[in-house]
Amino acid sequence: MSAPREHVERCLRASHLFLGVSNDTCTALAGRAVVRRYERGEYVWHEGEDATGMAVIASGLVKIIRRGSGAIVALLGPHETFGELAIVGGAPYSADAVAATRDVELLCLDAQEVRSAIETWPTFARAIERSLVAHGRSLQDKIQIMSAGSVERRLAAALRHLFDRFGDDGEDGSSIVPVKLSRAELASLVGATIETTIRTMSRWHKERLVSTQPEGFLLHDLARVVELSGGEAWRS
Amino acid sequence: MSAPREHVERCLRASHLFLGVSNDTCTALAGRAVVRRYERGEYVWHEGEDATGMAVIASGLVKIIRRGSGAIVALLGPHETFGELAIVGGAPYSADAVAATRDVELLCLDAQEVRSAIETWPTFARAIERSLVAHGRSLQDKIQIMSAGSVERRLAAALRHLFDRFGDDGEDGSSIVPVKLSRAELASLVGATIETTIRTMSRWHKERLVSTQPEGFLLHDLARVVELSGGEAWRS
DNA sequence: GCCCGGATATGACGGAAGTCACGCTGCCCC
DNA sequence: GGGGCAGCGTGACTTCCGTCATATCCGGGC
Repeated sequence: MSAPREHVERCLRASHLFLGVSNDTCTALAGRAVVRRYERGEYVWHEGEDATGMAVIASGLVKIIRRGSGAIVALLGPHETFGELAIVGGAPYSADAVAATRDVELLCLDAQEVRSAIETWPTFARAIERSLVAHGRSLQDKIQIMSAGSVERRLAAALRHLFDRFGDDGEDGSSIVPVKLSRAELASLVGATIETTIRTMSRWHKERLVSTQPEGFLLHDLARVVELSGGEAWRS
Repeated sequence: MSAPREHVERCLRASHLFLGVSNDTCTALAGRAVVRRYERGEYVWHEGEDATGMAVIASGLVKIIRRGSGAIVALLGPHETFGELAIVGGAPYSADAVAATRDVELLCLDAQEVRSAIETWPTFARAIERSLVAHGRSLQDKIQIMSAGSVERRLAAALRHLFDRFGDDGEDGSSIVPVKLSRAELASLVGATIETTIRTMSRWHKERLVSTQPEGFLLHDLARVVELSGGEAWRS
């Protein structure tokens, strides 16, 4: 009984949302959090449903997908949150949320409890505000990718962006992006067809620029990817 | 002396931000607000500058532009706000803000005062949260437009979106979009070149679908525009 | 072993759209 | 009035990229 509780509280405290939130507030919310697990492809919720809760990602990746266009609006990882926009806005979920990896573990907070926590604890309100800002930034990143120009530039921008968020430095100067995405997912991330995405990726593979690995991508020349994405004008 | 003060307070109370904010909070912030006027094309601020304030639009339109790509991220009108993302996030402005019409009147609130107002008055904090949510929605709309497919679909989606936000019904079943945008602005709104934008618009003009007027656009057949934009899947 | 479905790849083809080039119209300003 | 100038519009050409079709590989199930 108590071990999972402690696990929940540890994950909550580690999340971006709860940075700066007072300890007892953390404990109180952790006491009401529900742990849910998903396998790759399972839906956390659907666009249009009433917003019954929000989630903190304990492990795994979650993709936010706009129904209709099928566009991946955002890709979120551990310590990040989603669903607060619908809760604070008092509207139905504005997009689907789908598990993007195996073993996705979410800490789910009830909408009403979040709302009353916002009213009750100012530090939590500040935290929700910060996470709303983070979502705004993430959406701007997506727009940045979509506005990069040709498919090649958009794809390079997407890889660059994935590296910025989740990347790690490899040993021989290469850059590791530990995010396993299918070609189809890459395609809907950049707003292109699967075929063009495949063609570009396989050309880059021949040019020894990127390689696809079981657990993600390997960028052999990050500088070149940055250059292809349209230069330095990323976030300044 | 007192007439402009009353004007400021009236505009603030009418804004989306201050819905539900208590009267004395309104009055207090109105007392510190600075009125600024801009002509079409003037910059309110530039991307990368330190966030010294946010603004409530009293009249006119403001466009938010991402430097580098030149993409119009959002187009905002009276009663809407901008800049709170940078203030709450404690980061520099993430995009340029430019007056998009003549006679733009802004009520500018100082960053530090906004931050302390958030700490002091819970109703104001709720209001800022709502406006952050509104910005998220607006960014999702932009993504929706960019993901609509061909330039024709994106352009139709953009006009449909402009009508949803600013539109008015004309007398003979036509739809008025009282937003004067140049072809270049339309182009950067949908992420296409000026030439293809012009070509599409002038084809639609020949087909009597839309016409460009001194004060905006006239959609003679909104249903057709909706259809061209990719059907009903707009916000559900 | 077999078949099957899904993901990845590649080719062919045509239409969409970017690029470059050139007029045209207003409009402001000298 | 004339000369720049910005915004519109059009044409010709080329490239990009979406569409359709097919082939391969691989893992799972029987």
